[in-house]
This record gives sequence, structure tokens and C-alpha cells, in this order.
Amino acid sequence: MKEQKPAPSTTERYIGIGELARESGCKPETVRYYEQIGLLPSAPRNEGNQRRYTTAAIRRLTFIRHARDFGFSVEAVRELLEMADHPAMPCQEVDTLAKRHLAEVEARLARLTAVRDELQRMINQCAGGSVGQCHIIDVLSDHRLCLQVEPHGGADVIG
Amino acid sequence: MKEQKPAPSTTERYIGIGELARESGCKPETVRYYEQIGLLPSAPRNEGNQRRYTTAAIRRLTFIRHARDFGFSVEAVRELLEMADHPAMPCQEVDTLAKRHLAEVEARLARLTAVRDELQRMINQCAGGSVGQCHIIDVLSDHRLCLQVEPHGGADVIG
DNA sequence: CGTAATACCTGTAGTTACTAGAGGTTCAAG
DNA sequence: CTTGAACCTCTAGTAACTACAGGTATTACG
Repeated sequence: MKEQKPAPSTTERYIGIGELARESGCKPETVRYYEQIGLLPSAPRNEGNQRRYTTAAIRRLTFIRHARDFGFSVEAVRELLEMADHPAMPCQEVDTLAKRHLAEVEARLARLTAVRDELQRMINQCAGGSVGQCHIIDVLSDHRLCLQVEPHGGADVIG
Repeated sequence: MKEQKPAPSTTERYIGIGELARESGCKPETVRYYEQIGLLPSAPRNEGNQRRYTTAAIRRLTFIRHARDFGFSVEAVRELLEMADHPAMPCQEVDTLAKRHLAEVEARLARLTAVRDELQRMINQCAGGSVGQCHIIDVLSDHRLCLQVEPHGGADVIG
């Protein structure tokens, strides 16, 4: 991560996993999970084997959380962290990653918009009679009745 | 499912799982999976234990596929199928299901639009220097620099 | 100081909707 | 009759966590 200040030396404050989680908006389980998959470094432990964190961990986890909120995959976040850890490098790779992600988001947006329009059309044309005459069921039964929605492959994320 | 015609009696044509899959746009594995979770009834088998299907299966599977393309969850599809199987029932429940789904789609759309806008802003403001000055990294590091994107809970689907 | 309520630990299994593979059988064409 | 494609079952893997179970540590209160 990009460090603003050179660690406040002497009386550094340590926090537990619960407080870290609260500060950064995730759950303790998720923090442990991120440590397990190597997104967060293994935290030092106290006498009783409990993880102790500094404010650096809060920053790193907030970064992760935020990137995830933007819909970056965990693997993309891993790359972003790697880059953020090297402030002197040119930011072209960061840019590329962001642009690729933007393209994916735009593709999803287009698909989702088509789905919304068709759902609206379907619902508007339902006369409210019996299932036998229901336009919604008709559209789902017969692709020809549907204007825009196309098949898609795997599951997409975020919305 | 809603049956248009009363089964063509005598020489019914039977097809294998591969052809069924091609006709309805999924893979044989998916067909077996749907049978396993009870979305499709267990298909009758021939002498050599291979599944044989009629055109009714093509219709049902196409319905499923299409509803999934619209982003309905498998459980929602199960309910839609149940309703489609009873053409005499009032279609209010269908309507409710569709409307609820529309609302979800609209929520995702709103979120995704915010993400897109913020990504664009981020990318536009990147001056192309080093990571240390990169606006993209800044925004991800500090939520205050970001206008609209809010944390979200679990994974959402479709896009 | 004792004890009870939290907070924390590890490890495993569950979630969604499939997909991929291993290892074997059956079918259709030549 | 032999090959190759299609089919069978069963298991495990995917993403990104979440939810236990069963046990230990810490903290607050009286």
C-alpha cells in the first residue's frame, strides 16, 4: 500500500480482528479468509494466539473492500494491491485494469438494461387473467415474443 | 407447462440428451443437473439406460433457459414452472414474481450505473504518471474521494 | 478473586448454478 | 466387427464468502 506517513514509531496502537472488521466494513470471518488467501499478510499474534493489527491493516482492508465494492474480482484486487505497494511504478497497468473492468461493467449494464426493458414490457402486457393467457408465461415460453434478451454464459457478479 | 396440442399420439419422436441440449441451448451436463435438482422430471430410459426425450422436454427446457436468461433464480424458475403447469390458475402470482424480479434488476442497474460513472471519473482523472500519484489508487484507498458507490452485501447475479 | 459474557481461535461444510473430469458403457456408421 | 461419438454415474472444482461446531482468551462486574 501507499504509505502516507512513516509509521508513528513508539506507542503504536494494536487492535483486534473485531475492531479491524468494524473499521473497514467487513466481518471477522472475511478478514481471516483474506489472510488465508493471501490478500492480507498473516497478522502477528498476542500471547493468547489472537491476531493484532495496526492502522496499516485498516487502510489495506479498506482498499480491498472498496475495490470489491467496485466489482473488481479478488484476483484483480490482488493485482491492484501489488501495484499500490509499488508507488514508483508507472500507473499504466492500473489504468489498463480499470479500463478493462469498466468495459465489463458496461457490457453487464447493457444486458441488464435489455432485461429490464423486456421485463417491463412483459408485465405491462399482462392482462391479469389466468395463467393460460398470461403474457409473462408466453414470453418465457417462446423466445420469438421477446425482443432483446439474449442467452448468456456463466454467472456475472455485482449489481 | 402450458401444452398447445394434445401429444401427437402414435409415432412420437424420441431424442437423446445431446439433441435436447442443442435444441434448447444448454449442455447435456446442465440437463442432467436440472433433472437432479428436480426442475426437469426424470426422463425415461431406453434399453441401454440412456435418457429419451420428447418435444415436451424441449419446450420445458427452453422455458427454463429463457427464464434464467432473464436472471430469475433457479428457485424462481421452479415456481414459474409450477404456475405454468396450471394454466387455469389466476396469473397474479406470476405477476408478483415478475415484478419483484424487476425491482431487483432495477436496484442492480442503479448500483452498476453508479459504479460505471465512478470508474469513468477515476480513469479520466488519471494523469498517467506513477502509481504514487494515480487517482485510481487514491479513490480505491479513500472512500471520501468517491461520490456514489456504496458497499454492498453478497454477490449479485447477471449482467 | 471468581465467574459470566463476549471475543476470539481452528477447521469444516454450505451457498449458487453450474462445469469439468475420471472411468466406464452403449450406440451408430462403415 | 470395429471404431469413434455419445452417453452413463460420481466426484470435485469454481467465486467469494458465510455459518457453524467445539474450544480458548479476554474483559467486565460484583
